[in-house]
Amino acid sequence: MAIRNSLERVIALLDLFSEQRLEWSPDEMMDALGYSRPTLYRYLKTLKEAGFLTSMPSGGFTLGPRVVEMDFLMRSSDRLVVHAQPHLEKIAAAYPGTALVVRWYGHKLLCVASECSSPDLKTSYPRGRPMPLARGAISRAIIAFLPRRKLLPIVTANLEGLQDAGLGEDLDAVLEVFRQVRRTGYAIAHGEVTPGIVGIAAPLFDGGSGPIAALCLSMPVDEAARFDTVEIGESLSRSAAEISGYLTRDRIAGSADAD
Amino acid sequence: MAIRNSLERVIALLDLFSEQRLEWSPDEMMDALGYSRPTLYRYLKTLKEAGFLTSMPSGGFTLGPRVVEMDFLMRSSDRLVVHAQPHLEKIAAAYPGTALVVRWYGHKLLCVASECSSPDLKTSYPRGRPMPLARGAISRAIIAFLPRRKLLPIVTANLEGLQDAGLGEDLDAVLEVFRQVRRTGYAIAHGEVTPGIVGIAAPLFDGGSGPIAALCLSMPVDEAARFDTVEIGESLSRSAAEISGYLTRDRIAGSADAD
DNA sequence: GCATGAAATCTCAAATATAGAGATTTCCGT
DNA sequence: ACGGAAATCTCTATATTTGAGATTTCATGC
Repeated sequence: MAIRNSLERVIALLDLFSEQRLEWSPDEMMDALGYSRPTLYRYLKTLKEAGFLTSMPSGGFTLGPRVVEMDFLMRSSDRLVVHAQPHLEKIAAAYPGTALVVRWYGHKLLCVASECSSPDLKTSYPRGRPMPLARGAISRAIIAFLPRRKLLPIVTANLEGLQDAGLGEDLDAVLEVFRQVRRTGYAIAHGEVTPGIVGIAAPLFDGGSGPIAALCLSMPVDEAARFDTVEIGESLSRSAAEISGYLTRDRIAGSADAD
Repeated sequence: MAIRNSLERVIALLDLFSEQRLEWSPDEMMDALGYSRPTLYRYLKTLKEAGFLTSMPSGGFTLGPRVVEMDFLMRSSDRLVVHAQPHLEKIAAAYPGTALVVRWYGHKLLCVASECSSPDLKTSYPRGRPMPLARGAISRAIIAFLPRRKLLPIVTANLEGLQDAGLGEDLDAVLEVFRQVRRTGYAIAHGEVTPGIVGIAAPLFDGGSGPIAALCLSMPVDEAARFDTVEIGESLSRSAAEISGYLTRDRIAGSADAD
């Protein structure tokens, strides 16, 4: 845990608020983190004033309105989300399942927009749901299109996970799979992330050196059987290319630097 | 601006990321805030590691994945959102417009869930959109049901705004409007927030001393003309009462403190 | 209305972590 | 491999943070 400066200690305080526990009383926090009472209250006061935390009538604390607002801010001005939205709707209307956009954050994959064909599939992939790095069509669609210098380190670092996913026995076999994805333009995975779910994904570019996200359709196997996956894959690729086109144009227009 | 401690300085850094500007280069931040280069980079490094910021390929910074995840966390475990969702869908299916839940954060009203009848109304009130405190049916539905000791200070503090909204000439007239809302159980506003839009709202309770949110239907005037607003208001009140019932039960089950 | 206990805040000195100038290293494109 | 910009490191003076304990505020019951 090493030595932590005051900012890190404040962040550790925010780290407490997790799926396991979203409400903490001051005394519980003191216990969990070992901060003295005045210190803790000082932190809490500032975080509360900034809106990152709110106090509940019961006396406990939870995450506050600032988080919601910041996410709104990101959502409404994320060109990726804005441009992808109509395509998500189109795809979800055409095929039974969930259409989603997943952003690549270096060491994390995160769903940033999604649209469902029917309400019963609704909860599967909402915005904010993290995705596994080493498994599934999404991850493969992104990794496969990275420039060589970035691809190799990532593949070797996650080799075990990739092998477990059944991509191949050794490094060469795995690399061949990625080459294959690069040729077809999209990736397919059968039940790698969620059993019984097929994922098909195409990479999204913004003019930089590698993909920044993936456009994905996720559908139950039995539904998928009724469709031609090649047709779906090509449809996704077309949508992805169109979105990428917008992003690239925006980027060039926005600031003059190439990458 | 007064004297600011280091935590406040870090938060000031996050404050930079607003609707006006979501991408900042380090030099721009130094300019804007007057921090020295090592200090700024120290802050950035920590915030980036925690996921609150990400660096873009262009070298600038934006809000990071942590924000999206935290919002997801709040959304998926907010009992208010979870319990209200089916009612939102029902209401949006029954009447043309947007059904929404707005939480009261003491000095802020924030939409936390919404559902639209048709996609053309889609962008009007998404999660995260702040609402005005002094205007509209939502604000009135909440304020009217506050306990006396909280109601008076809020009304007097916002008296001007309330008068501007046409609620009444003096304090007594305004208070009478609130009394009226309390009797009917819901509030109606014609174009107070957005011209041409009618809002109808009922308060939501969690067993504490005042409302914590409001359930609202927002519809274009011409659409609204085709319906009986009293019927809508009563429908909203019924839904609100049901949701409030769930919340109150949860709260009592969850922790033993009354309020 | 006042007493009671708990929760939050304040005081202040000691100690410690922070800030920043300048040197140094890393990174990236050529 | 080179050059320029971007990011990090070193190190000390200084300002800030910390926490024990006293104090105030608040909420509740009586």
